[in-house]
Amino acid sequence: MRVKQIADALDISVDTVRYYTRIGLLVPNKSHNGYKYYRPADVTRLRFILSARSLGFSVNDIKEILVTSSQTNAPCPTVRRLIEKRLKETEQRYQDMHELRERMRLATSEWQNKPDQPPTADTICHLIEGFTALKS
Amino acid sequence: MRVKQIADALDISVDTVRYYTRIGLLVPNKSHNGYKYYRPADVTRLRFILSARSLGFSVNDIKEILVTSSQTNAPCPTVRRLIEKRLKETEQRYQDMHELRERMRLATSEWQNKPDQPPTADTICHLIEGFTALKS
DNA sequence: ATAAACCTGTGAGCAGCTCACAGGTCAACA
DNA sequence: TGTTGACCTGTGAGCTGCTCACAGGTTTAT
Repeated sequence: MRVKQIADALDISVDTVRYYTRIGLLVPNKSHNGYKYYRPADVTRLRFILSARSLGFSVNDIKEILVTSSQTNAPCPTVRRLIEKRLKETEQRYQDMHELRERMRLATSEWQNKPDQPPTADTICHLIEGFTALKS
Repeated sequence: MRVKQIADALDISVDTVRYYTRIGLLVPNKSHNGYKYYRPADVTRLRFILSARSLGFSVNDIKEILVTSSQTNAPCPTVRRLIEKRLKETEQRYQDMHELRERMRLATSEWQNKPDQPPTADTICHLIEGFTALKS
């Protein structure tokens, strides 16, 4: 299969396939004309990559898992260790996003009662600076 | 003030100040030796930038707000328009993060009862592939 | 033969910083 | 005056995970 075929088969863009290939997650054959040819094993591998991505693993995690899996026997300990780490990060970012969302909501709600004002010598936008001053 | 002084004053890294300077959000004076010197107005400006960042504005948004503020009178309409857009994006990302977190939690919980297994011909990690197969 | 449609790989670009690095500045001391 | 050393500087590159632009190759229809 050439890049477009494998991309269509798994419903992703050719650029994504090329990216994974470029960083070494996929290793297709090269033909005489320079085109890259993907075999069934590469489809399995790509499917695995997509599954792992959807579980929050980074491409470097995936690279590590693939290496482990090809060297030793079971990549599972690595997988368990990595997802624990990524889950913690995700919880943190989720929390951060929550706080950001609250701040943004509060700001827009407060700004509804405030008029537009031109900037002054020490204020660029009284909405933004006023809101921050209020909260800190 | 030189870069380290303004960075320390606002409790951010010199690299961040330099980054904002590089992209044109800050425009310090240049002295004979090539060093950049920041004036009080730059401190106001940087404080504004940090406030806006903490409300979810992108650096490009901020650039737009600063330009508007220096040309016309009130940047407020721009600010109101932009935060609405960013808030929508934030809600979406928050939602995505929520779903990712749920998936990750579910996976780790399910994996507790499953043993490690070596890879097979068409499976790289039965934990990951098994979980995805289950959910799709 | 040739024109158009489609496909290819490579290089660069995006956000928002962060890091590495070679060299400049300046106070303290010999 | 010289010099060591701490600290500071700007610039260029690197990070993640793609996405886009582009010049050129391939294939198909006429």
